[in-house]
Amino acid sequence: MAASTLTEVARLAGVSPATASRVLNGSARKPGKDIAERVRQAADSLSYIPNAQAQGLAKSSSGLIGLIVHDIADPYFAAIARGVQDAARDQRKMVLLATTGGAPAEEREAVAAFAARRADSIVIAGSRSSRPEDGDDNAELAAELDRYCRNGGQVAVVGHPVVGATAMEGYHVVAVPNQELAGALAARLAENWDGDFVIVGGPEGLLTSDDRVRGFQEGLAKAGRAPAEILRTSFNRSGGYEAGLKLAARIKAGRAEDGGGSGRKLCIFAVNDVMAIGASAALRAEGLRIPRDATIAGFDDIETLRDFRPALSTVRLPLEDIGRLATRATAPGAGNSGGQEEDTVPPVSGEVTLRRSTEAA
Amino acid sequence: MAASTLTEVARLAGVSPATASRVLNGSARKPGKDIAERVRQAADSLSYIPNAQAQGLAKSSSGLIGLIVHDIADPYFAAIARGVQDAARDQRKMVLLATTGGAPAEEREAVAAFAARRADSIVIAGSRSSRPEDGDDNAELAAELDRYCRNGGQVAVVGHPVVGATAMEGYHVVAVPNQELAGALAARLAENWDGDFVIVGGPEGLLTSDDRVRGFQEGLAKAGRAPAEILRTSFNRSGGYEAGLKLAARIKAGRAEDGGGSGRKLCIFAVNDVMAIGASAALRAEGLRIPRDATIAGFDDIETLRDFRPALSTVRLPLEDIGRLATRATAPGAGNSGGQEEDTVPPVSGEVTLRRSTEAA
DNA sequence: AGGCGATGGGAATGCGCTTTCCCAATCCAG
DNA sequence: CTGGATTGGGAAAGCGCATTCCCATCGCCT
Repeated sequence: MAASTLTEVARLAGVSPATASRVLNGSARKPGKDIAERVRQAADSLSYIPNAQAQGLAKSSSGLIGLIVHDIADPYFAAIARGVQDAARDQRKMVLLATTGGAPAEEREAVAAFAARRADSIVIAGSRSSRPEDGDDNAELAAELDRYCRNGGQVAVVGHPVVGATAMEGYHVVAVPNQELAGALAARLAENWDGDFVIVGGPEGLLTSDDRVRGFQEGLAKAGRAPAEILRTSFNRSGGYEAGLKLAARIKAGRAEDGGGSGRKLCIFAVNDVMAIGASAALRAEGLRIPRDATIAGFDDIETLRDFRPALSTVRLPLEDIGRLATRATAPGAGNSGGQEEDTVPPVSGEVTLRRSTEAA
Repeated sequence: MAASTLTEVARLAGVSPATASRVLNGSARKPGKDIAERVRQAADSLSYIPNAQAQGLAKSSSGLIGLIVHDIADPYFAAIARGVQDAARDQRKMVLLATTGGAPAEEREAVAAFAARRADSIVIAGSRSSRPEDGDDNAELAAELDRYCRNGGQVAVVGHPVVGATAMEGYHVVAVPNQELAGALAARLAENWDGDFVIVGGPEGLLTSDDRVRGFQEGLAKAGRAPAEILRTSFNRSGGYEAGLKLAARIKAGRAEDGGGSGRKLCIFAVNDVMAIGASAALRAEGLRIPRDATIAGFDDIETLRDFRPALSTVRLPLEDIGRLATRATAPGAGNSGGQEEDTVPPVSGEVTLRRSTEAA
């Protein structure tokens, strides 16, 4: 028993397929009350479900929103995904998910796949890379997006524009003030702290990481502090852990030098919460305590991590809103009312949130 | 410049659309080498992208896998989603995401939407509900799934079969031994603990929660212990927090009675990690310490929560594998080789993992 | 009362692709 | 050298729906 079709419904109702179509789906022309009712009855007596593929083909639009993330199990992306999902529901669309691990080549593939499915819009989350080895892939990604937009697609990128993308119609970016916020965080930390700072960052070329590092350094400079040393590692929990191990060794060594005095503690800034948690775990594993032996701050304010103890100082980012905003930006009728060239959705704002992990005990 | 079509490619290559189709997509018939090459060149000179909608219409299959979760931002579902995503990639399919908050009515809608899109298979994660007020919706959900399966769809449910679903072809369930594992956990906890147990469970009728509660009680019984009291609350962090508040009050009261002696501490079993974390936070907020003033155990072993201190005793569930398994079960050519009526994928296995949070200090 | 514009339903076309079915050319065995 | 079996490409018929025309009907104004 195959799914029933519009034609069958029409036949049962004794009308033409055209009429059936008009009543069952929103059409400009509204058939007469009585006929409409008959069709509707026929429809659910056959438990008719319209074939979205066919509808899409005919209307050339699919009701699909493509979402590209590095890893859906990462709470950062999961939070954004929730926002996207939520906005999608408002638009009565479904979301199509692609995880790419952050590789531009895979992102390109995902975009192509979305394009093939005629997704109405695409939301790209996750840090852009400007590493030289990603150059070619980035170019191809940009080209693919360009093509997608030219064919009427809408794309929203959270954070940075895709490297090499030429601003075009249908291309939106949700700006995240990583740099400013990291600066603000540095400023606040510098207020109650006179020791050294260390930054645990992601690999060079990861734009989000770079921004946060740069902002933090700027903040430090404005507060009259020396620039912090930068430890580069991977942009996830295990990267944080590794860096934490190194720092622990260093702290212990320093402590041995001045005979156990708490002379110059370290304040660690990990460029995201997950890394900060990893670093904390490493310190703890090495017998160090926070904030006694070192203080630490992260970035993002991941919800799941809020119960972590000592509570992590961080910068709250409205992740869910970001996802929502990005999705809305791609909706027809959204934004660009000002007639600007490169339209940018209202920038999101974060908030420095100091908690116990950086208390100068 | 609209996306180019197969016909255009064919014309450019000087062949018929039929031939172009045969070379560009896997067909049984392989056109001659030279022709194939010509078509391929034409295709990427036009940067042709096949229209998946049209393909789907013609082949009546879409390369889509529908995934239904309660909340994608919940790390439990995020982990499963990662597994699904991974398996989907192997099958060269894309995943369509729907979040329902666990309401059967919304799940029904999601299934209908997936059916409309002609998803090849559907994976349903998240606890089933057997609450009386969900009865009707469950029935409709079951009916919808039934229809979907009859039309050739494949569905996999993780945990429990949908209430009221009649076993049918294409319907798979990934059994999760919640009950056994909860029992095992209880047994292990009873070994090093002679105090009282309290269970913090989800609302009655949430099957996963019920199973874990039941299993835990059984384990207790086998160990010769009295059944634990059950606190019902919502199945998430805030539910855990609320319960934690109540328990904190009780602990303090008890402590006051016997004059501060650690006479009879409580061992709390929260039916999932997120609730356990919530409860821990509440206890801590009330000035109680774990495991000093009470011990606590969870369930799931959520990855993001592993760095939590004190480390949470729990039952490790291979969440990602579960997602993968469920997805594979729906792949053509998977399972049911034994010729059994109601085929069930190999049951997953978990592992009791005792950590500091239940150390009888 | 006659004619005009509105109104409402149906026929037909096309969206882009797959897949029979058909036919011409080629091949091998007898 | 011929006949039947193969091979390889093309024509055409859908897949299920939206939509543009087109036509009959009805109501209304003058």
